[in-house]
Amino acid sequence: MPKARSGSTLSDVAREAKVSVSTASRALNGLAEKYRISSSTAQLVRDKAEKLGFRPSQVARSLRLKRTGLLGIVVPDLSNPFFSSIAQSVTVSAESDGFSAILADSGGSVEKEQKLIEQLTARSVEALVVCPVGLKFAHLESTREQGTPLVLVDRCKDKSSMVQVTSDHTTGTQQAMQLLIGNGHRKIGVLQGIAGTLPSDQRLLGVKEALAKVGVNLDPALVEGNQFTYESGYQSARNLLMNHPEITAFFAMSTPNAFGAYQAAMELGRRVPEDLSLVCFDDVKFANFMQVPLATVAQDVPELGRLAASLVAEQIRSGKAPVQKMHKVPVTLLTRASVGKVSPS
Amino acid sequence: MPKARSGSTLSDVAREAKVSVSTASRALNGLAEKYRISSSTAQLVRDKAEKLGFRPSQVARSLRLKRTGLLGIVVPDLSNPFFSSIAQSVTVSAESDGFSAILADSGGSVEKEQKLIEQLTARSVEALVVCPVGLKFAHLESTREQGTPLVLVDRCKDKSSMVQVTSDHTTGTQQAMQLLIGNGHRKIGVLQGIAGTLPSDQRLLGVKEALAKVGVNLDPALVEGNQFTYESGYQSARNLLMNHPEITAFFAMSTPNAFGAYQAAMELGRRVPEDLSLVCFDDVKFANFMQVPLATVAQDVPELGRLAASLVAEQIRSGKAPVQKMHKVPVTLLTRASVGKVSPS
DNA sequence: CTGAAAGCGCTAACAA
DNA sequence: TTGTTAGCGCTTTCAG
Repeated sequence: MPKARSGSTLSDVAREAKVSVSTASRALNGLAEKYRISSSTAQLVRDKAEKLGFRPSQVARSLRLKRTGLLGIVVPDLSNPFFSSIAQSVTVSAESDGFSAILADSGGSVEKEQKLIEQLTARSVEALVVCPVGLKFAHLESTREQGTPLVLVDRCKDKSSMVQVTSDHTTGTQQAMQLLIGNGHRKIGVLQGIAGTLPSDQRLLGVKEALAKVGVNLDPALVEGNQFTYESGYQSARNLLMNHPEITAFFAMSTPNAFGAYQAAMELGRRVPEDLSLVCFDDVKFANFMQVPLATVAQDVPELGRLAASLVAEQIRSGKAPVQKMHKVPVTLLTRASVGKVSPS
Repeated sequence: MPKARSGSTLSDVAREAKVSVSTASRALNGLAEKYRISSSTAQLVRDKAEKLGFRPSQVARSLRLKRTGLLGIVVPDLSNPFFSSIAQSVTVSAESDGFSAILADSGGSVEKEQKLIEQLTARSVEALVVCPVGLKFAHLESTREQGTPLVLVDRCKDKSSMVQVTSDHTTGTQQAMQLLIGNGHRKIGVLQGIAGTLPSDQRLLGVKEALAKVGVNLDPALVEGNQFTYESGYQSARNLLMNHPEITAFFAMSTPNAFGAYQAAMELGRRVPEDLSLVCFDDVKFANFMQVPLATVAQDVPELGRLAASLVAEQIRSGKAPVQKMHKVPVTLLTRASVGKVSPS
């Protein structure tokens, strides 16, 4: 029995089966009956292909068909569970639609993001799912205009004709704020993510609206922070608690922000939830394991990815962008022990 | 100024510059001086390419050069921070070596893993980095034998000729055990991961060896669990604590295992670290945020990925596998509050 | 210094 | 029912 070569090509199979390459191609692509190939030859071809360990070259096929079956994903930080979870659901959905995903990590840099997108289009990805760094969108709009279906996830752009998927930040934040307000809190510090990005801005909007409903104006001095990181949360919370000891609660825009705030509170002798309540807009699953379980606005992260994947798949199939551009995925408020009634002053 | 088409091809550029495609190709690939192309024509070609927004088709180039610049990564669960962190460092390293990474999630199934690897090789990836499910390796060995450089990460196979990267499980575990033993613990429960996988088995070996050094034989009845998950940790710890109340400490093989154990301990009224000490072999960064900071054997996860990437890059470059097959990456013991002296009985 | 032509592996008219 | 052929876009001999 001849050793199965790894590099056997279609013409090898054809020669071995003593047919032309077209016949071989047809037989192997399930077009046997369409072309009324005798079942004996069809079977022969399949046998020979099997024997030679024939694997059609996707590269050649891509060149010929102008379809690569490749999807590009760009995220700012794959070590962040929020983004890796999105990457996972996009990857898995794409897989089930017959696509493979090329993954790229922009490291939070717009320049790198742009460079990666260029590389990916040069590789003829059929569509892109991008969690943008979120501050500039020109390169994204232009690649879409050049014909590559492109869906934005998470950091969207407010009034834009691009197809976008994100959580319902404003509503989720309002729910969280209502929880605080319902427990008597009015002096609420806000630990902000990256100002200027839609998630951060919409959440801030939610804060304002929720306060407005009970006749309170958000004091800008109670808003601090500029990253979704632990450090940003820690520093901001520390500053706020020292400069505004009247604060009775924090709304944190990310789990790391909240972890940082918790640490700062501990160090300043404020107990959670007795002396300080804490809610966060969530991006990871571990909030449950904090010293005090952390009340959370939970995003449906897998759904963000799934929806994005199905939107690009649809665009590839139909050749045109869907009518609905902005997709808001619902969030869920998880009431947990980190929120308490405001303590009598 | 003519609108830059997205689909312009090399021959478009050539026609526009009134040169042959070969000249155009050479000019654009920095072969101008090698072929002594007049700098004027070279510049002209570059200008026209720029004007047309020419992007060379990587597909066509791959077909011609038989080099795709593609790397395949397969992990069992991308939503697990351990694996996403590996995926990240592999992706980023590969990127800096001029490769793009196709990412695939096997969902912990050997069959899917095998199927994905076949798909990836059909796409002509130049090498594979696989975090295998860890129970069967035949398909991995055979793809490597068919000529695709392949590096295994984490779940390795003990005596195998494959190139492998994993943490130094045994040494790390011994350090953790010495911490417990040094604090007087002798009745130590072991919360096991997936038995039969190398990480799990090597850690168990480390437990045995550390105990042996102080003249204690590991009681098999104190070993329980079969997954690296929270649930496995919870159930096993619960069983062990109920059936063996003499246990004063747990060695958990993963952070989720430890979280589960912590929960079980709480429910059974055992405080950490007063009534029960807890150390874990770590795979995520959040152990710090547990109610009681968790003593941890920290793996250098990014290094696992980086090393794997550089090993495949080297194989691609040299065409042959490196001489050293098994690479053990050092780990670090982080002593934290979850370990205390054994309480007087 | 530049061009013509072959060919990577595959699919799909078009022919027979 | 099967074969012939052109060509996807690129690189690279080989021939000027």
